[in-house]
Amino acid sequence: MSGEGGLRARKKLRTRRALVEGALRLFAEKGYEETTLAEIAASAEVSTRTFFSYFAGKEDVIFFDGDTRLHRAVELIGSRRPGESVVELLVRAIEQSLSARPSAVGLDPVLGPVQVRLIMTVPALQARALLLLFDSQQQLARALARAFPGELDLIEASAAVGAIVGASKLAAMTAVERGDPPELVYAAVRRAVEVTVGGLTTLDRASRLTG
Amino acid sequence: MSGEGGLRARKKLRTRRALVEGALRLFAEKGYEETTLAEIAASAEVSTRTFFSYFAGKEDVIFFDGDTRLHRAVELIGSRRPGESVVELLVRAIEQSLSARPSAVGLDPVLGPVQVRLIMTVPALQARALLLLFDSQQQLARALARAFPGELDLIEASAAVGAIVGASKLAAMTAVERGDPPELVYAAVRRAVEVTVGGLTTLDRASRLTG
DNA sequence: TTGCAAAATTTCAACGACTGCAATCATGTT
DNA sequence: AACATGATTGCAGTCGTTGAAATTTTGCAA
Repeated sequence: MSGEGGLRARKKLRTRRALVEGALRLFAEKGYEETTLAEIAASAEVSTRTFFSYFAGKEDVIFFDGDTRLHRAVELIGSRRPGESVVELLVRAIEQSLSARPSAVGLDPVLGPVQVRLIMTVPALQARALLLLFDSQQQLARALARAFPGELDLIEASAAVGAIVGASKLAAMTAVERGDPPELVYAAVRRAVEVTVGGLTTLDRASRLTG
Repeated sequence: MSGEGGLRARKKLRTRRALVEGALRLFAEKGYEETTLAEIAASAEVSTRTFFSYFAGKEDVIFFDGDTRLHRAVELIGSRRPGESVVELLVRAIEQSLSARPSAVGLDPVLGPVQVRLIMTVPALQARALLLLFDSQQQLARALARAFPGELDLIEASAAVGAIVGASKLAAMTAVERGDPPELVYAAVRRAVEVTVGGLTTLDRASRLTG
């Protein structure tokens, strides 16, 4: 057992990274559907069969860093500060998720945007991402209810998490699809959080003042 | 040209229904993954190849009644009543969606619950459903922004739709997974709408009054 | 009624994702 | 140096999906 985990483990890690990087590169070059599993395996110099001992399927290569963000968010919710309110805690969680930039350690930084573009572009990946996000929300709701025992039931916690995440998600996607630069995307999320925290009625008041 | 649309069209409709019903029955009996496309096609007495001239893929049979609900919701948003507020309009849309029971005309009523159970159970179908819902939300947000020209920008409309749908979705799923009967599921959605409309701060106030 | 053009169905071949299994190879240990 | 264990591989096979060509069915007109 030398280094961290022995030669065996280190080799596995290297192969794994090679698979991810090779896949991302190929996807960027030729497109997701057009890239074959055999090509990905070849790019990492393993057999097609071996690919499946690293990932459950083609889609999974993209989500190699899947639950990193989630775990931190759940932990944050779990470590509620004394006297902290539901809103304060949720807002803190959202802010943390937004500021978490580095997706994976030791991965070519050029490949980060590729991953994002693929997830937003390829329907199969989009669907998978939404599923992962949904499961995350369920865990967050449970964590939130646990953080406010006797004050917040599971339904209310679900409503709170679903509202703030749902609003952020749709607002962000709208901004992105519109071609907004990153700053405006963040601004959109902040506005979404504002609306969710203050309630949809604030939109009505705004329209009355304007009209 | 007898009946509605001629013999040709009527036959196509019958085959389509046969495919949907046969598929749902088989899925209920043997499970989704375990059911083969060949079996589905055979149950409707067509060749496997022909299946694909009715549906784009195996998943699509389940979502045969896909955009019915959506279209009505978009129309409802589009026909804003004079003086109606954002909240009133959105709440009306949610209520309409909840009360829309009959999923498909002329389909064996036993198969409705089967469809729901499959969508909630099979990951691939769950993911697909979330994708469809996401696209729906984008359309709803556009419709909402259009209904309040000059008062509501696209980002705010997205935030509003995302919040109310996201809260309803997660609250409903939480209730369902907990085993709540339909009435309690509706109650959960109503509570979610309430929280979203009033704002998440109402949860803080509640906790302060209680604690 | 017959005949023809368009539309629908079928057959066939092929590709890619994925899985089980048995054989082989590498690694870490005694 | 030999062994046990785990990783990798090749192979055969299933299933979803697609393209193309051949065949059948239907709608319509003469």
